[in-house]
Amino acid sequence: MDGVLSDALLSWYRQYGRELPWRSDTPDPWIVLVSEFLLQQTRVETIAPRFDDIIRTIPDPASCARLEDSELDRLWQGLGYYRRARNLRAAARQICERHDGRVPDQADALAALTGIGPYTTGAIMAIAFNQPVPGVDGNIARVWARTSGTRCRPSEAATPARQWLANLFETGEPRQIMQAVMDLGATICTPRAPRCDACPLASDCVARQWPDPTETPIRQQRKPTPHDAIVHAWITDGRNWFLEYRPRGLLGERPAPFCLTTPTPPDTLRFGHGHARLHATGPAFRHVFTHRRWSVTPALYHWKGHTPPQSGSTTVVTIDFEQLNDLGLPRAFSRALPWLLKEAVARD
DNA sequence: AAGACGTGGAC
DNA sequence: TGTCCACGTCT
Repeated sequence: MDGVLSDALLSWYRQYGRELPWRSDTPDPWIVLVSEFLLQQTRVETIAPRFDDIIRTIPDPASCARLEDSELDRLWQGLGYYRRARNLRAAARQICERHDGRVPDQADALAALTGIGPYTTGAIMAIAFNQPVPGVDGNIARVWARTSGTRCRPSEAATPARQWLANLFETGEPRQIMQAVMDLGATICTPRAPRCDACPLASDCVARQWPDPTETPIRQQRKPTPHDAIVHAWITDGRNWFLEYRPRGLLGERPAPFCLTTPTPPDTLRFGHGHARLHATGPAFRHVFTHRRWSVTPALYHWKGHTPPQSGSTTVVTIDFEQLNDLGLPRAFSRALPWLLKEAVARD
């Protein structure tokens, strides 16, 4: 019964499937693993142009395991969900320690690695090892919910979609089927404007008969996001930048400018043995996260003190003046850099 | 176990 | 302009 579905899907995939830098008929499991970490919550178009550079830097688990924080941050710069980068390095280290540096080909061993959950376990098993372990992401859940005509929330689709995918795997090659369903969800069965006319499964699709196939999956209502008016205080003495090591949390576990919870920059910041004087205020910008929004006023401060600033609550990091660009700062911070560096150099 | 966690492009 | 994508994993 699913054989017909599978034939239609695979013949569509042979013609319209995407050619992507991490895809191959004989894939390197490490490359598949890296691609799946990168693609968690992130669009193909964001990752594709960066992928070759990333693999050149971390061609195998051992090279990834060796990366220092700053190298890892540069590798992942601008890609978001920075926790994934730390997860990837942790997984690489576990692969070196537990599996002799080779990506394990067992689902339970994969699932035990940091950053690998049910979806990524299935994706790696199917794509890297051509094994029938079903992992369901948003694309697959949507294709199942619509073809089966089930009105439900995405979370309710996971289990039946997993069974559906498992049945599909029995009719052919898991790698081809997995990639085909993913591509169908990404390019045809899209969240808001599905191209049902071009869909190989249209004749077997229940939602296709509805007035509005996008009624499923049911979109979950988002709560209103908090709005913070803050100042990013960039402090320099002309030779160094003084950043704070941002604790775990939003854009955490990395150096960052001091974030002040005031809408406008104070003239003076006091730290223990000295103070920083406001030199210039930059163009304000807005940065939208998934769950909150910042209105940011960047500000340049000059440090007046014989020793670097000391802060009781956070660790102060001293960065060579020229090294700010090499820190791999997230977009929410790096957006101010063009203004900041122009202003800081003009200061002398 | 509900909420935290980035980004940029589509609409 | 603002909303949505975005279940993926961890805590």
